Amino acid sequence: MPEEIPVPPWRRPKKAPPRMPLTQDRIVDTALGILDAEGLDALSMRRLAQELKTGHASLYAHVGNRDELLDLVFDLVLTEVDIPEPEPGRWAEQVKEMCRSLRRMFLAHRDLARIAIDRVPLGPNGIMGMERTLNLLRAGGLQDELAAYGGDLLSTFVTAEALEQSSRHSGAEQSQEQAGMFADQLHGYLKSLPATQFPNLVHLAGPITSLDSDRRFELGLEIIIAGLVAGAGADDGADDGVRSSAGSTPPES
Amino acid sequence: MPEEIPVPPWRRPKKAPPRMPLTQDRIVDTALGILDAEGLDALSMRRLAQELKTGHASLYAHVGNRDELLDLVFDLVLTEVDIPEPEPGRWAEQVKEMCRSLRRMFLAHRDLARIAIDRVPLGPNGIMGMERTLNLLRAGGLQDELAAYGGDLLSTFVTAEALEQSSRHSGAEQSQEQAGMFADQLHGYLKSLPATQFPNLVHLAGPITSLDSDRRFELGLEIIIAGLVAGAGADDGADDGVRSSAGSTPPES
DNA sequence: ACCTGAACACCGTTCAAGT
DNA sequence: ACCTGAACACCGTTCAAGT
Repeated sequence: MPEEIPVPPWRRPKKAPPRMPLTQDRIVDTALGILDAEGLDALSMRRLAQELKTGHASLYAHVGNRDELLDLVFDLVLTEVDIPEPEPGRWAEQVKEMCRSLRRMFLAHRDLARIAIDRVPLGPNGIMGMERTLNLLRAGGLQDELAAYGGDLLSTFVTAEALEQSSRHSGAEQSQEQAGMFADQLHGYLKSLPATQFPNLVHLAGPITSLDSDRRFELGLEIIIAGLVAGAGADDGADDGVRSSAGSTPPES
Repeated sequence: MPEEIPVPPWRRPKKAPPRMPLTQDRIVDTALGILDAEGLDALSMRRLAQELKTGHASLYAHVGNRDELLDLVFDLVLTEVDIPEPEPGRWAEQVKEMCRSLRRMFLAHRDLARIAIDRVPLGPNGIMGMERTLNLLRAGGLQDELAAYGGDLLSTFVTAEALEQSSRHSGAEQSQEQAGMFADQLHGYLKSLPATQFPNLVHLAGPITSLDSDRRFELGLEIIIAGLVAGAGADDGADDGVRSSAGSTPPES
């Protein structure tokens, strides 16, 4: 290929304007960059405009408002989530893999769980993700209603767990030590409670404070998947989709 | 009873100052009132001070900052939640009753789910609630780790479900019609997708959009409780606390 | 000891005016 | 058509000064 002929400097301002044009993609990319580096509170329209070397009012030509911007950022990162094609005999494991991939995405982007928690992902990537999620869940034999709701429940769970993990070390900057510090303090506090009034908290102070984020996540995943499986075969009789559990009494009616 | 002798007006300013003194309780009560009536975004320190007929800077003598105020509001409403004493043979039903009571609390206070979602309830009423929750969960035979985490999982679920229900009709003011409108629109949109690319969304457009909040809540509750029950008996062998589900492959290691 | 006014350093959004 | 400056109507928090 022939090399590009250098443009004479005196006409450069016209051909290549010093600022590349503002586009929605550039705005959303930059927003994600600020989010990763400085968190949601730092992501103001003014800060974003400054990063893009433009006036903050200019952004409104491309994004509507801040909330819509966050919708776009959320949909963008959804490309990072892997949702497997169903393979026979690996259903539960594949559901876990999907949830772990979603979790990894959250942990890779500071404060993204805060953005996701009260948003329904209806952007192009969100819709694509829903389709693939439903495809996987139905491959496990879940009836329609359970498949439709199961995806919601799983993603809500993953988001909430990521939110709680990130908010744990949000007070200060340290990520792991701070979490441990807090757990130790809480453990001491729980142990110090009067055992007559709080026998369960005193007894369970250990388990309550020793569960780390990974363990909590895997435990919750097991519980929800077990619950879905328990409901999967219940096409017979019950109008419920989930079989009544051991330990429950018959319905009062 | 003798009637009160009227105080001469010229000395009233001294005995009964026109403003009752600012206390933390009065601040928190008033904050909850604003929340119920106008929502979280309206609850600013300035708006709150105005309601209390004082300067906004005065609040900081009693509450630290806005975040701490929200902690206090959250702990206050926790008094409204009923957590039953365990009764034999009614475990699953009692767990449901507890979750429904928590949900009712959320639905009674606008935007409270937004406050609760990233907060660990460590105020006096929160601690009390944890103790009673653990007491109930353990009565169902849940091992320590599962009891400790199960309470968290259930309350996260209830909070997230309340959050999603309240954010559904947050765009406008209507509460029920708006939700139905949105569901109808979404249903039409999903049905209109190309069936070759989105077979599952097209097929499940009905179940996805027809699940109302109550149904979603009861369904999720069933799933989680079934999952907890499935793990309850698994003391034997597995280091997991939850038995591996049907459909899963053996662990890779 | 408790409360206040004023100030500081920010926000999101709109809109007339420019190029 | 796209971008800008200036303005509007707000924020949470701090702090010296008052009573």
